[in-house]
Amino acid sequence: MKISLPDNSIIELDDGATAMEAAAKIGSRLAKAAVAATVNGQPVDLSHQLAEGDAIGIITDNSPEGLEVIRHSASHVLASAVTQLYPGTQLGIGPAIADGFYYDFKFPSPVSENDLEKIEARMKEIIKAKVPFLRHELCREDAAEMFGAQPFKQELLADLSLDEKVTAYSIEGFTDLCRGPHLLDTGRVKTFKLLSVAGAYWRGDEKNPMLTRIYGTAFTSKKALDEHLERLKEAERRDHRVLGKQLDLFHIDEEVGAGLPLWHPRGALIRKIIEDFWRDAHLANGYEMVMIPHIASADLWKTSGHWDFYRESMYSPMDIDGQEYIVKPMNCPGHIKIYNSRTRSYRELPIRWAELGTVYRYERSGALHGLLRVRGFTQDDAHLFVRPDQLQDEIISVIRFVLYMLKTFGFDDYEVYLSTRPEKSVGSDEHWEQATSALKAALEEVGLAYELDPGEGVFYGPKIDMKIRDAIGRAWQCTTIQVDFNLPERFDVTYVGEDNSEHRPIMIHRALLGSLERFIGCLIEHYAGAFPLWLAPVQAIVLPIADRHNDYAGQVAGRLKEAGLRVDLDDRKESVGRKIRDAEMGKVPFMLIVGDKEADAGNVSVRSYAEGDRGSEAVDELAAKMTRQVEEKS
RNA sequence: GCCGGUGUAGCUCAGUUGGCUAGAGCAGCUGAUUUGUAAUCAGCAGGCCACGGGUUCAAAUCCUGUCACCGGCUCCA
Repeated sequence: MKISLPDNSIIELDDGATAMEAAAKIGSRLAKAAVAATVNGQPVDLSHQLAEGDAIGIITDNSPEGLEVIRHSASHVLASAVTQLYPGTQLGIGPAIADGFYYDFKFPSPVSENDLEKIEARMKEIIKAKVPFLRHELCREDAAEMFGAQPFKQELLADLSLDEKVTAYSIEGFTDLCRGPHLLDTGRVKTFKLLSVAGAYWRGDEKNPMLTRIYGTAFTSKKALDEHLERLKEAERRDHRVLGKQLDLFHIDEEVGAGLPLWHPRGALIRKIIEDFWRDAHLANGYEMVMIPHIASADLWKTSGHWDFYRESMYSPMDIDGQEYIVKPMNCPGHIKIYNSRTRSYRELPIRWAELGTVYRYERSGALHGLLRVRGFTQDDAHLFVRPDQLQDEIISVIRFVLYMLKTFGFDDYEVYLSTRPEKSVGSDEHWEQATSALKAALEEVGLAYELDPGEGVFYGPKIDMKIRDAIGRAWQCTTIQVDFNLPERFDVTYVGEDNSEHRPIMIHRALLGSLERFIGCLIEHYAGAFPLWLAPVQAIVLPIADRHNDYAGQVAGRLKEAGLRVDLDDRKESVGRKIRDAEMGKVPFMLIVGDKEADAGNVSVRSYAEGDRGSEAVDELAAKMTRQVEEKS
């Protein structure tokens, strides 16, 4: 029979030949790398029997699709091991995910990370035994019977559409409801590792029972696995919670409260530098600063709708002179009140009001995480009041602005999402449609690739969310740009148009960095605590070699301070080696060593955190270089 | 909030099957050392063993409640 290949060439095979035989016919190296195949676009096992005229493609182990097959098969091996070791375990689902795979189980008794070793050992036996994956096509009744003791599988089965084929795969005595494809045999899961166990609701819904999820990963080579494990370790080394403690930037105090960070001098200094940059950039980009109080009467939140739509994130009201007040979870109503304080003309629009506004939101205890998820945080917030004809241009300029801001912090790789109308929402369909298409058009105008995130918008409007990719490739949600027709209506926000009648402006809510807490947490990890010069709380430290150099060291520090640099002097009675070590641990960008030679010549011996010993340099020259580098924010 | 885990000095960690005044390194303090590119030496001080109940002759250790933290689920700036 004749089979066509992706390059449209034709090969001749015996009738009844399998995908694997086709791969072997094409080449032995391909056959070795093959993990699955596609036939007429559909993924199939290598054992799949081809038919006359089929178009075949071979999925190899190093392609993303190939890795997915390997990981998916690994999850079956995991499930097989688990059912052998823990009889009576019920099976959830076990898919491949971005960096590995997981399988959800309902164990008869709790299983913890200590059990992973035992499970891994069993998995290795199964892999060593090279057990073939057997595919079964079942009729619905047989399937129902086969998974009689597996309520979760029954549920999956019941949800399959009637015209869908029911398939299952088995290795040894273990059979799982599964669409496939899988490897030929378990021996082809080469290197894997179980990583963690965690709770996970069945189908991600908290109304459902909690299952135990085992996470693992699999690769085609030990080297690739080791590299992945090394990446995980690198992420651990960059953990902002650990670095924040080490570098004395912030802490979260149990007696103050969970999710309420306290900024130490150095952390507060970094924050101040970012805030200054932020304010200057906003003033330069046509924004004005506003400020509002931290609590407001409950009436305000009833008018805004937060009382109804945002209740679960707001803290309980407090009684002030018999009136209810609420700590603000958002800044928008305050800004609207400023807008409404007098009549506005169409000539004034667009109005761009920005504030580093601190808000307090209830987060479930289990969601808190260092600076990345807290209960009190400062948004780099702004609200734009625009005429309908200005909407799209304003969105475009916000996008351009955020790209500039993020680039300054060393981020130039993004994931962009456009979120559309959720179920629980307010407003007319026309408004939603208008806003969504404005966002879409703006993204296209700027040329940003984006993904659609259906139903993930805010209750009052659609939004653009941006995730930044950090130095080791992780994505962080920071930026959000939201269009809002709702609040202007609720607060009866108007402007007087050219026609001398009242019109309704549209609001844009936007946070570029998201919140200072999250952004700085992310920055700490991005830079692994070694901040670039313009952000470093201590930019240079002068290290006198002996006490007799302290005077000169003080002069050097003074000169640099005059140049506007942040400089420390380490005049402790310690060895230079010790002073250098401590400065290295503190990740200070420049260590300036001064001894007799330097004092005589009027220069300093420069050691940079990034490059090590750089030899000596005149103080003024160094000051000029450093100030230039600060200005360039490089 | 839910599932699993953890909580010992400022930090990192020891602490056998419950059994003497709970240990170490680093940091801190005091003294000596005056030092040339990642830790000079010595001494001292520092602990309601997260918090509250309980079991026991005896609890850091066992049970239980609370709180916090960690890995996830959920949620999101």
